[in-house]
Amino acid sequence: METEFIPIDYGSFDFDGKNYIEIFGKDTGGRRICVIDDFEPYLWAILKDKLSDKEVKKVLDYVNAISLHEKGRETKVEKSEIHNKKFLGKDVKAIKIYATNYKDLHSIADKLGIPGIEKRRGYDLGLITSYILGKKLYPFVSYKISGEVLSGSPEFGGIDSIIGTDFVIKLGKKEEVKKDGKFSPKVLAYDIETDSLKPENGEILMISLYGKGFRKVISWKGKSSKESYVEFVKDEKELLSRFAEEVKNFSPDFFVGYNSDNFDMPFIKSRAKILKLPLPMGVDLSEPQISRGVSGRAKITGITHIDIFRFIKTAYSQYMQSESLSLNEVSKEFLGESKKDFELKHSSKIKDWNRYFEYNLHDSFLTFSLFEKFWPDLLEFSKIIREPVFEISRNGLSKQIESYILHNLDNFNEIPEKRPNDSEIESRRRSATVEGAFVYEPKPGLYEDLAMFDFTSMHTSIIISHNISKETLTDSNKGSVASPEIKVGGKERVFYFSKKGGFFPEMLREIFEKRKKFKEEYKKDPSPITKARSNAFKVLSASAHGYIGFFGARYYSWEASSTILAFVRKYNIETIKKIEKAGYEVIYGDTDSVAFTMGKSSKKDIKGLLEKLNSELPGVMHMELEDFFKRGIWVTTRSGETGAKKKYAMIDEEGKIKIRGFETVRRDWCDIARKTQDHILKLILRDGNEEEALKFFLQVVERLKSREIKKEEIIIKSQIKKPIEEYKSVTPHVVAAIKMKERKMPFDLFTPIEYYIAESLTRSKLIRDKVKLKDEPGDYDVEYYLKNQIIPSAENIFQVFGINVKEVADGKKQENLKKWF
DNA sequence: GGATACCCTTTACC
DNA sequence: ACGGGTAAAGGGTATCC
Repeated sequence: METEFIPIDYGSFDFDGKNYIEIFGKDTGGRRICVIDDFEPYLWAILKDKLSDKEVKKVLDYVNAISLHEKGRETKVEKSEIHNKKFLGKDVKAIKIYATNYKDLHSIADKLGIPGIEKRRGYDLGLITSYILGKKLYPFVSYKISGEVLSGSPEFGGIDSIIGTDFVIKLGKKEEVKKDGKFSPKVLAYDIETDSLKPENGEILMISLYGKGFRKVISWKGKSSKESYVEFVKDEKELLSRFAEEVKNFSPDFFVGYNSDNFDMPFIKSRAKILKLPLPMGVDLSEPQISRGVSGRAKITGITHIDIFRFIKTAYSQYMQSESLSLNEVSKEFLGESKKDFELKHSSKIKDWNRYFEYNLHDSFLTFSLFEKFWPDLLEFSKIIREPVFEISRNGLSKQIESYILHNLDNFNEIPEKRPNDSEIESRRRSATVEGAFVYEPKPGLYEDLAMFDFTSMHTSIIISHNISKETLTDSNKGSVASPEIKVGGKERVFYFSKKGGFFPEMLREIFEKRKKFKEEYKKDPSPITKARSNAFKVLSASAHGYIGFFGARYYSWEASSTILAFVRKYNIETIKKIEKAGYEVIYGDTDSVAFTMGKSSKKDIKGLLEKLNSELPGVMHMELEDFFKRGIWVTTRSGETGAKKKYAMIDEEGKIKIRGFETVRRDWCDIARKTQDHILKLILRDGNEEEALKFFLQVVERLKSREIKKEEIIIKSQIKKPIEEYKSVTPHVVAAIKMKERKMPFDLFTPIEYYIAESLTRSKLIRDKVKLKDEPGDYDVEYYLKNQIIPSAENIFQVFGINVKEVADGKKQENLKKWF
């Protein structure tokens, strides 16, 4: 049989002691196909320098004779080849050693500790990554494939009769089809509603499913309701088996949940186990697998299970406006749509089941829509990084860039570096921390007519321009770039990086160039796909420095990371000096930016200055004009002695306000303090009118004193970030969390803790003794909100104008007030 | 018993 | 383990006299 085939998901199985890969995908007719391919696992033995031919022969003879009998498997070295390769940029001779079974690569590597062999590499890549690397059968690339259709065949123990795809094909030949194959995935989203957050304490009440032309809620509750999309079953057990059947019948390419790796799928699995119900959801009738780890991963063979929450979290949360990553907030931001209004209660207290069903279905609809929204991004990431979407949707940024590197090493003839082992990770973590960026101490005040410059992709452009990486680090000061001086154990040191070679900076340059190219392409032809492509390269490019300094990275380097940061400090400080030398007053700078007052200069002058500064930068380094600003305000710290860093507000010429670090943007301050400060900043920046701002502030103080502030505006929100018992200090938010637990409220790590400080009869001075939960009745403590919320939010701003709001709010110094009214 | 330095904790910036 | 150093700030706690 011959057909066109697009790989989507990858799995593996063992037969007769050998590994086989099953690739699930589709042909042009939309038929689901499972392609089975064999796999030749291998590793590298890098030979010691300058071995004689005789010595090499001796090593080869030793290697070829290796055979193992382990875990009921027999494995041996199937064949070996000598190659001229590179390792960390140096020329090496290496033996490519093929083994019978991937799982034995480690054991074979253990046997290679002999004198002629310098290093062992390539045995820790992951089975699927290793397969894709070796056979170059990439996800979402179109292939013309031919092979034998297995139908009732005894091959692989009759596997085709178990696998429920339209065809099972044993791969013969494959050939890439050069075209941008259109592929629209079949998607099914799901969501469960339960009586508890823990499967041992509560049942699943309903499960909703949403796909194109398909919507369904399966439930065993509220049977009197009549909704056409609701299917009633007799109990939870039947609910689960109907759910598994419906998913199988729909046969989605992607089965999508929101936080489903850590909630829905483990919950479903646990309940099925408690009810002793098998859940053969995989195309091979296997059960969903949940891998252990800090964050579990739920996998179903042949159906790619995606937890879209995880992808949004890693790839997008840094660019998001919303204050939490809840389905509601994320949907509002990306879809412009909210969850249905419904107050979640224990099932015994539910009256309107119809609304609950509707709510549940809508959550699946939102999850479905979020997948559609991010599908171009998942697709582009997968095509660029060359890893399956299952991985792409869950991996952190460091893992993504590492995967990109691994799949591109062949272009440099490089042997992959190994993953650090536990002791290596431990020692990296113990090693001195890398000194970070420089922050300029601002001079507090209100300033007019400012300009701000910033470096584009500063860390990345430094790596490329100075050729900094693990493999370019050298002892020689000839033909190399010296780092600025770096403090190591109290002494100043300089590191050298060779000017030539270095696959990492070179690879990064390609990413950097492609980022530019695809950004242009997007501007010319804006579409979700061009946007996603441009964004994928942006994310990869921006993650490079974080990767080098990440202790789990294969290409980690303390020296490289320190050098990059030292250059970051150097260039920022130099820029500040140059701008001052040109006659401008620098107000602020953080890492890669500098803000300064324009004085009497024109915009043209400023752009001229920028051009001059750029002409003096090396390589691909570049600065751009962030914007011109009409006004900007910087304040002192609370102690009042120095200018506060990372805290400022500016207004541009269109009246758009940029607020950084102020309480306004901090989620752990109550709304009334945040809104009051926000408005004060607006009045001051827009019109430069601090009198109006003060009037407004006093109005809020009055409203507060006469208890006119609404309850929701005084709620303080905070998160619990570790198990309650581990807290050494008992803060208000910890007390609130304990209260929630006592009341058996749904509560987990990262659930927002919402409380307020109430008037109380206790004589305690501790704030935690006045904590009440959001729904507890009570009056707010006027003094607390005045002294600890409203006044602090305004104090340092008015101080810039010589106004002491503490005294004003207390009603003291009336005579001074007359000056303002 | 009160002042204060210090520690713990959360969140933001880049 | 999945980015991490720099920074602000509140609130509790230890320590001093």
